[in-house]
Amino acid sequence: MTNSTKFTPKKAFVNSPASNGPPPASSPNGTGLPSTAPAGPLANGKPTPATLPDPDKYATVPRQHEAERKRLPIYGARQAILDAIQRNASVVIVGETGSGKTTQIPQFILEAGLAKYGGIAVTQPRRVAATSLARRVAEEVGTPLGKRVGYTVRFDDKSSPSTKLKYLTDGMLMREILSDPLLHRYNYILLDEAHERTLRTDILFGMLKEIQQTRRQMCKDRKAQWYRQRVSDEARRGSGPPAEANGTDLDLGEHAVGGAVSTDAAETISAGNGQPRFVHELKIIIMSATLDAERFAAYFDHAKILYVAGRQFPVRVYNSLEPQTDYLDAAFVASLQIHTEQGPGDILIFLTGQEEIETLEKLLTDHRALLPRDAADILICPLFAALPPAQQAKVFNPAPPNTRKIILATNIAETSITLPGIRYVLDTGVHKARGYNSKVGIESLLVEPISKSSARQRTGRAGREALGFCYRLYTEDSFMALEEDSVPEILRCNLAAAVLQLKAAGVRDVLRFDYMDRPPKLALLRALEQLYSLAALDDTGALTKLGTWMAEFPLDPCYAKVLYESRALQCTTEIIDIISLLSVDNLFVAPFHKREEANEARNKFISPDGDHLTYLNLLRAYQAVKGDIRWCHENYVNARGIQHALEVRKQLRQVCTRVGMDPNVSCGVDLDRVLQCFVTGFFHQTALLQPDGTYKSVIGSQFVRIHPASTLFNSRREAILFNELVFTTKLYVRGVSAIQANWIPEASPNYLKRGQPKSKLAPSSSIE
DNA sequence: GAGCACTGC
Repeated sequence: MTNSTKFTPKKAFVNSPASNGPPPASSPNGTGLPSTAPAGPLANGKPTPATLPDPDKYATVPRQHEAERKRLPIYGARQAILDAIQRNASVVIVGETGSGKTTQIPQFILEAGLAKYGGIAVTQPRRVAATSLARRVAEEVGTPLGKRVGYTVRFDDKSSPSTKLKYLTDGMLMREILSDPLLHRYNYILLDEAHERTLRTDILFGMLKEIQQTRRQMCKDRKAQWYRQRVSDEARRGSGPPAEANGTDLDLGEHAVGGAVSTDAAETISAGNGQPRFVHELKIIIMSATLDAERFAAYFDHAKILYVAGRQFPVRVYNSLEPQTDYLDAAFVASLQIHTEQGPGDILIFLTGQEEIETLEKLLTDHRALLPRDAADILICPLFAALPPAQQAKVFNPAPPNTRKIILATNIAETSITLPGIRYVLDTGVHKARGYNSKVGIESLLVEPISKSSARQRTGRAGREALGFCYRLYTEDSFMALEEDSVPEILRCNLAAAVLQLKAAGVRDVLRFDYMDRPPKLALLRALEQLYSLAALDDTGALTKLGTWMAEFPLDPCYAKVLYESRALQCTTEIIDIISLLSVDNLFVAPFHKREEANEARNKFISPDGDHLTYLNLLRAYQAVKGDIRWCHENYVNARGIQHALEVRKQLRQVCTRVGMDPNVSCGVDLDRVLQCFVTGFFHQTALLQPDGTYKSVIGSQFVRIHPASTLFNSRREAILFNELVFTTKLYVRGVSAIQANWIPEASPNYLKRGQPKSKLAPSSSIE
């Protein structure tokens, strides 16, 4: 791919024109973005000197970090933000990293006493963000974590009845909607990182918009009801209509009922239990890091938009002068050029995956010896999700003296992990992206160009601590040709799980649901069809009892169906164990230089019947040594992964017990039943061996290959089932087990005989 | 012969 002559650094870069060069002074983010954001910490509507209820009277110890808080760019905009929030049902706040919007805005609301009728929820796409933000804010507020400020993420709940401000994952808020459909416990919901457009934030957009409308209507109805009651009371007493609401005007405005009702809340006439209950409007605050706020604002009924300056240093952007035919080679040359010619500061290189990272790691390691004797040394740090945690942690260690760190990372460094000390970013302009073709039901994982907003996000990674430099390994024309934003996840994934969630939350017509970006009709129909074939929906499209049962579990519908059938097949213990392990991406670790040993270790657990029973063997072996970490190390088992699987297992067992299903029913050594059980959820993901030794999928008649990481790679069995069908370099099936061909029609007679589901599929056993 | 990143009562 390269040779040592290319070590001579070529001048690949030039300071590009103003649009990409050093940003104008008015650009608050330093990334050279168009300066649509007005100058100053915040500008949009002047601050109004409204009198506010007394500040945080609940603090139990003196507030911490007060001086720090006041230095945050957002602090000066406090009053204007509060003003906008009070006057608008929905507000969009655009603020770059470092503006403090996520930690401060909820505190402003708390301190101002605005969350009168319920709590404040702040959603995050990632667990670590939710927990660390809550920890930080609890410290600033000066109360123990889990009291006034807390968090809720899967497996970990640090909240209590006294929690007023709660950070939670977006998935967790979705689950809360299932038990509290109008989210009455919240007065304010802040959706953070909205620009990431994860599947869950997008679904939440629609759900929250509906909840907001419903609550607003309820509020109006309650007020009207209250007024009518007053009128009839007064009439009975023989006096005129209530003085504060003469004529037909039913809007009670600021007139309080018992001193507690304002424009955005109304007391219920009767709350059944005699306790006064308040219906209050839901305030929605969308927080985004990109300047594309108009779309969010338009979606949320012309929400007010506020811009907040970030605390980001300027970053000089350089584009490649000519297109690079080999971005990996270009990254190699450019990184050495920076190392030999530029001042101190670590280099972050964005690549697409493990293989590229390991290739470049080897190239750089080989050339390290050729560095001039007087030059600084380099330390190469790979960073990707599948990397064992101990090695991942190395990127946070400061480099030894006179050494420059070169971090080779995937997308993980774009949003999930923030690295200190980066002054130089090398952007290849590509990433690996998941896709889904709903026509043929095939997932894909392919290298694609990134979007402009992604490129800006990568650029920003160079300016967190000082003036930075970003080298884009593509021309300025190529940059201009990139899509403005990445395709939202909802447009490129299987929607079965999301549709099941929507149905469970009471959305009857998922085709007409108010999506910010509406998925193609075909994708929604395919999801409905899949749920119907699993008997989660009846032939009117309504949720069946089984469907309701399935939605209780934090599982994809196929797995929930398998779990359900395990009762009839008496193998619930085994199914829970296997499903838990399947939720771990990299159960076996394979360090770069120890592939052979790792494979050998895995062979100890292999079941001839495939991956599912191999996983079961692994768990049994792990339990036999009582979860010894050393054992994990010796056997190349991802200890953290298996720990996670055990938490999933515990949770699944709890939910099972809650819904009246015994998790301890085991099939003993009759493991055929386990695989039969899997077929009940995966009959549409099966393939039959062909005379020429290839496999052809039962649905769609696609030629598929068994993935090399599967234990059944290179083996020939009559029929197989698979959990995933992914196109990468070839069309691969992953998570594969051998089955008997006659199990397939048995598992779903109606579906497969007719090719398309036409009649209602009854669950194979009943639910009480 | 190969694995972007997240998440869930």
